[in-house]
Amino acid sequence: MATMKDVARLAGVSIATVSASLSGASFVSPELKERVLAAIDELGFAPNAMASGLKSGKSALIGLILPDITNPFYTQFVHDVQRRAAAAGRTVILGVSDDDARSEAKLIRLMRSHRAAGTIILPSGSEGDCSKLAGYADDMPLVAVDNAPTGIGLDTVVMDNRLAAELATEHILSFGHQSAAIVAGPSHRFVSRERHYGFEATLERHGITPLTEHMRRGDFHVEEACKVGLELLGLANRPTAIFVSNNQMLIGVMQAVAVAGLSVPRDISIAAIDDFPWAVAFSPALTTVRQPIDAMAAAALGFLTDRIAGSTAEPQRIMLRPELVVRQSCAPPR
Amino acid sequence: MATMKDVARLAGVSIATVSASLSGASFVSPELKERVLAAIDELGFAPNAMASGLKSGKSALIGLILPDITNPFYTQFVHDVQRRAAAAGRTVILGVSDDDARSEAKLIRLMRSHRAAGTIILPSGSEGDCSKLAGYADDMPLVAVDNAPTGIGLDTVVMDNRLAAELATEHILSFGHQSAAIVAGPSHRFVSRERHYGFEATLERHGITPLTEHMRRGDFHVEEACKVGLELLGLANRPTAIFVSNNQMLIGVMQAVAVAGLSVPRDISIAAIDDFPWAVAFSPALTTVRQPIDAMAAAALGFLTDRIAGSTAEPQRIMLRPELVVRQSCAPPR
DNA sequence: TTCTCTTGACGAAACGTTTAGCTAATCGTT
DNA sequence: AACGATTAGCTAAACGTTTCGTCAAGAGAA
Repeated sequence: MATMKDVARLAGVSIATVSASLSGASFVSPELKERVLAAIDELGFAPNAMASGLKSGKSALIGLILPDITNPFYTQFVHDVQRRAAAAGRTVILGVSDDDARSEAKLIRLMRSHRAAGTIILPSGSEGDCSKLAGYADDMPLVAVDNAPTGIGLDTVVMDNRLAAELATEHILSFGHQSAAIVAGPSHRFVSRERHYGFEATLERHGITPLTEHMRRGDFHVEEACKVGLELLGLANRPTAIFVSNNQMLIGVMQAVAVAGLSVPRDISIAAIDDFPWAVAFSPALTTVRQPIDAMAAAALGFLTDRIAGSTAEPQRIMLRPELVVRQSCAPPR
Repeated sequence: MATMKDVARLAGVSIATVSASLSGASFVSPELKERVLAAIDELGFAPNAMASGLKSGKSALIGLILPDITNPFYTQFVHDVQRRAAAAGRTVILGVSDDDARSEAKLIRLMRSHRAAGTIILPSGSEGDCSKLAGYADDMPLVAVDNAPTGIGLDTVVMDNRLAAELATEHILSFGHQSAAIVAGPSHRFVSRERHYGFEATLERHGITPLTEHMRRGDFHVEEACKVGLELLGLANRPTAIFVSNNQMLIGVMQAVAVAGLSVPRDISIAAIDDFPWAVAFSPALTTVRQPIDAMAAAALGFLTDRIAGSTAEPQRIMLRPELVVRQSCAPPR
């Protein structure tokens, strides 16, 4: 592949001039610049980012580490981060942790190896796992998003998960339900504990003590939630409403509803955290709590930009507000 | 950040020995190797991929260029490519073209700049656009997937789109529908023309001449398909079945069905190309044609691996078979 | 005229690796 | 004992950029 040397020879200038023409760092006469550009075009020259990164110590790469791209919440986050990064002339490199805290450590090291200018991680682990993250990053800027507890020594961006659960639960109760069931997420995760807390606190505020058989736990994935949903729907004292803690488990619960031959919201009301494109395609369309995904992406990249620019401020935390998207999956109990 | 020099000093060996310990290229005594590893661990050393790539001329980066990550078909493709790439010690770097052929050219150049070992592109353009792609790639291996016409001078991986449309259409007709409507994709795209062709050919084989007002075209996106779906459902001679050409448009059509207050499959049967996780959560669950996404990812990476290894064979094409996933969204007409 | 400044371009060192070529030590043959 | 082979490790030269310091030519001042 053509190098600056080739370009320089063809344009009859020095390598330094080619570099200057491209970077615009120092002045080059219009005449020479034109010759250089013509040579670049003719040779199809593309500057070697490895060489330039090595010499300059700067990198256009942004690492993005998350548990699983196929979850629409993560998908949308990747989309937003990539769009904003590209607009800033940066390129996203992907690491998938598969919900495994140990591979997160490896992936951070991988990003370090590629000399990513900074990395955004969506941790999958417990608080203990998360607090080790900063140590792996060494001097690479690292910001934790979504499942990020406080006090882990990193800039963090989170949604107000308690509020999100409250919004959904209040909405359910506003239809006059005497109580509600929950399909919660794994208890070691910060986000699911927060959502669980928000749910319970809301019931409590309404003077409701939920039945223990209505408090179920999933693993944030489809199959388990479907099983749990079936159990819930098969109960003698079947709940009249269910709060589901994330989108994957909502798939499972909706599948359970279909299998049980029940109708939403006639037989059962449903509200979940995580909005997603398909929610409008259901009949009735599904009521969800929308996470401010793009704002989270923007905040994360903002932190990264500051750190890349050299900020040594104390780690900060941004908490963003969710938004209830009312559709038709909740109604008064029969 | 620590370099090999630091490691070498701490371990009391030369840089070359550190390099050898890591690469395993030449023999290093167990004793020294251990000292080196200990030093690496102590310093948290992560080898500089830019330096190593520059010197060796090899890269662990794989470029992946696609129109839009949020479409579940692409999402799953990213997932599968990334998983297989990671298993092979490679890292995926992302380029999103936003359905714009001009930005595809830029993104290919970007991947060249990063010295990606090879790049997979899912072109969004017309045949004319696609045939220019090979020129942009210069000497970087490039394979085109999905919307890839023949004869563009690149290794290509496609699904048999005609067959996919046939499968769905035959399934619809097997319930005794007299005809069917189609919501087709944009006509400049190879894939949508193929699907359209498969649909029409199947009707023809059954001696059916479709009504022109039942032949609609969307743009592979939600809103337009919803509008088109509403038109179709509002027709005096409303179709009894609709074939939808991709998953995004299926969202739109399902939304239209919900708005129109119709019931699937009682009032209307629906089958679409592209399976997706939510299909099972609908009641009734949606019948779709599944693309062999993981096999496509494997084939694309296979081509890339061969080219990276230096193969100069003629460009090849692999066409994979789709699979009909029968669920409950099709039934006999009323 | 001579000196200093400015301007536009260049030469060369350095970034952190890989790797070819070398050296010194060890070993088995003869 | 002397020889080449083999082995374990080292030295140093790249890779393709960026960037600092240099330089020649011309302008302005003394």
